[in-house]
Amino acid sequence: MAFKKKVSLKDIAQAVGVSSALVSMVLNGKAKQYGIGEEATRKVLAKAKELNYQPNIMARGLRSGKSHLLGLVVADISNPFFAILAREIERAASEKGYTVIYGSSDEKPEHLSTLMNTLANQGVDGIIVIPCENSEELIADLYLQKYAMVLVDRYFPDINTLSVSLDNVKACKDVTQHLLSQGFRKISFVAYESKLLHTTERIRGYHEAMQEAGLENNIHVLKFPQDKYHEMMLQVFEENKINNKNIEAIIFSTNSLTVQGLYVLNQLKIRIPEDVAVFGFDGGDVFDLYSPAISYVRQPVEEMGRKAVTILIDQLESDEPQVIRRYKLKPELVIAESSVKKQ
Amino acid sequence: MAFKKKVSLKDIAQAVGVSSALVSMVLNGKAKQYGIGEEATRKVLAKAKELNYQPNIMARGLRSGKSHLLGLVVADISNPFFAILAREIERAASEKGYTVIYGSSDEKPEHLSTLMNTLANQGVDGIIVIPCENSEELIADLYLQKYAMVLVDRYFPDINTLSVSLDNVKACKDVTQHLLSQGFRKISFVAYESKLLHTTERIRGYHEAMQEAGLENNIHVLKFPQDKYHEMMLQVFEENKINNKNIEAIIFSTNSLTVQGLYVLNQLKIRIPEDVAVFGFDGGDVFDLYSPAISYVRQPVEEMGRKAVTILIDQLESDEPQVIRRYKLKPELVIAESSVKKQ
DNA sequence: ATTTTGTGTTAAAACGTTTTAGTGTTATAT
DNA sequence: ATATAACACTAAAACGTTTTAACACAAAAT
Repeated sequence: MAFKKKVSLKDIAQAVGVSSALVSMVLNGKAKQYGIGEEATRKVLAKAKELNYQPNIMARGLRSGKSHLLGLVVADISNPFFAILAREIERAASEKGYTVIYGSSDEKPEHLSTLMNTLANQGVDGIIVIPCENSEELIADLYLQKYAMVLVDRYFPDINTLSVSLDNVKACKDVTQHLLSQGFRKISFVAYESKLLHTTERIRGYHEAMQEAGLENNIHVLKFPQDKYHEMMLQVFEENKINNKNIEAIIFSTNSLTVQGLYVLNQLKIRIPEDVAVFGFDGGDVFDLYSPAISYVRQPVEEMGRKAVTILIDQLESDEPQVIRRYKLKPELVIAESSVKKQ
Repeated sequence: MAFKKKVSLKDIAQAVGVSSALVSMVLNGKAKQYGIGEEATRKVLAKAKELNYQPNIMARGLRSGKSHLLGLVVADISNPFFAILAREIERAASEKGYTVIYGSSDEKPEHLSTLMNTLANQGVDGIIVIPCENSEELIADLYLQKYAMVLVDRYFPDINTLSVSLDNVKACKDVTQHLLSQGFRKISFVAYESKLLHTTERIRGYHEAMQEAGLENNIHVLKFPQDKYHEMMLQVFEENKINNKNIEAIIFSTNSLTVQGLYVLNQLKIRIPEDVAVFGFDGGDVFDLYSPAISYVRQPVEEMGRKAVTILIDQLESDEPQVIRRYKLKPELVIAESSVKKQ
């Protein structure tokens, strides 16, 4: 419980009457490895506890070149998906003796870049990134410089990094098939206008399912820009005459799109699921409390966070060059009223 | 853009042909203060830029005893109020050259304690805490040890710390008066069973307004424990026969209580505002998207975060003992349909 | 001509840790 | 008796920074 560190190895050494080297060895659990006597070991341990010794992280870091700090760059912390992800990452790291420092990029590559710099300056040992659009070059740079890094939620196919993400193709294929099984045929897919792989994969899942059902003519993908998607969505949904059944069901491919979509449908007084069925992403209180409750794809956030931390630290602490792997986690569909056909 | 620091003062010194002391002085902008020649200054600056020098934070920290790290302990990062607060704090700190490391206490004092220890071990210069129930002793301890600290959202009246919080009395008084002005008389107040001052202050605001309106007999405060408030709320609301107008309006005094309250009212098929009017706290998408939209107290989150950082850093960097102040920020009522009487 | 003052620079120490190479002692093997 | 091994420990260096005291060397003052 101390911010100003007082007790040092030397203090203990003097109190016990040994060298600080010995104290260091004992306190690092290397007593037998270095063949330290039992007596000395006991005394040092006791004194350390008595004086409530806390190692000075700076000195240790300076000496070892390691900070035991992990950087985390999240896209948008006010999105519950990322908030929970951040919490899990913090927990998992803490269990392994690492501390997390983080920042929000707000999906802006310039912010991302600034943040990475800040984190680098703070001497983080490795970094967990939710990359944003147009950050491929930045990430590739770091990759070339061999920095320990793991991408979460999204990744770049051309950069050979560690990554953990959802099986996005399967997720959206499953969703589409669920809607098809409910009897919906005119299913629209709403995505961000983005080259990020997780977007294209999600679209692909939808495509595949539609094609397999022989409905390639019904494929209808709506792409909205990241900035002013609310207005555009409003306009598009109005034009599409949802009430005339030009669209029977909508899949929103991210959490924020779903929430905005609900705002818009609300505003246009379009009823769910009578006028249009809705399937969303990532859950949250809004989904459960909305009338009707909204179906959604649940990502294994906890697992995602823990996995990211584990493989990053493995890489940091193993000597052999790690095998680069892309982990794909399984989605789960939470079915509520919004996607079930009323007859 | 480097995690492994390579270029050191010595490298620059050698390249230019001066001592590393001189380089340090120049790079810290103390050239004239130490009377360094123009020529040398120019060359050093140029070389530093050329080699992309980044100071080693550990070495600097070891030498100075300062880390430029701020600790942040948030109650629950998945609550949007705290998520946004965390983001603002991170931003404000970063602008001032500080980095934030954080953790969630989940409202558990043991977690809080562990986290504080971790942060202390990381050598943070100061700490921003959203204290939780039963953490008074812990906080008092730190206060006695004169650690730089600021409490946010909540504070303890008996501990003389810096703090930033909402003017909770006014907030709830305003809410109550708004409901009274709508013609509601049987107004219930829902709070956590908590000794935390922000709870008692919120209750006090409600009390004052009711008393001033001559309705002390209608005062009805419901307190729920932090853990299983959902079930209890369900039970209580059922018993209170809301449909018989035993309760005309409900004030929920936190964000999580509001959200849970909506779940419960939903479950009991109680209509808002026909059966009962509702006023919530802190906002969020749920509030806007619920039918009807929920009125709520908006806290100036951004201001709260920035203020906390500012006064903490002021304290860290000023030599004179800081004047301890408790900052109280003004609430704002966002009125939607849920609290407006239908006639 | 010598002391003083000023200017520009550096050597050295310090922060607290970890590790390597080495020291002195005692026990065992030759 | 001497070389060798095993044991228990320490001295010292290194990590990169900042700051203090000191040092040359010139110019100005005596």
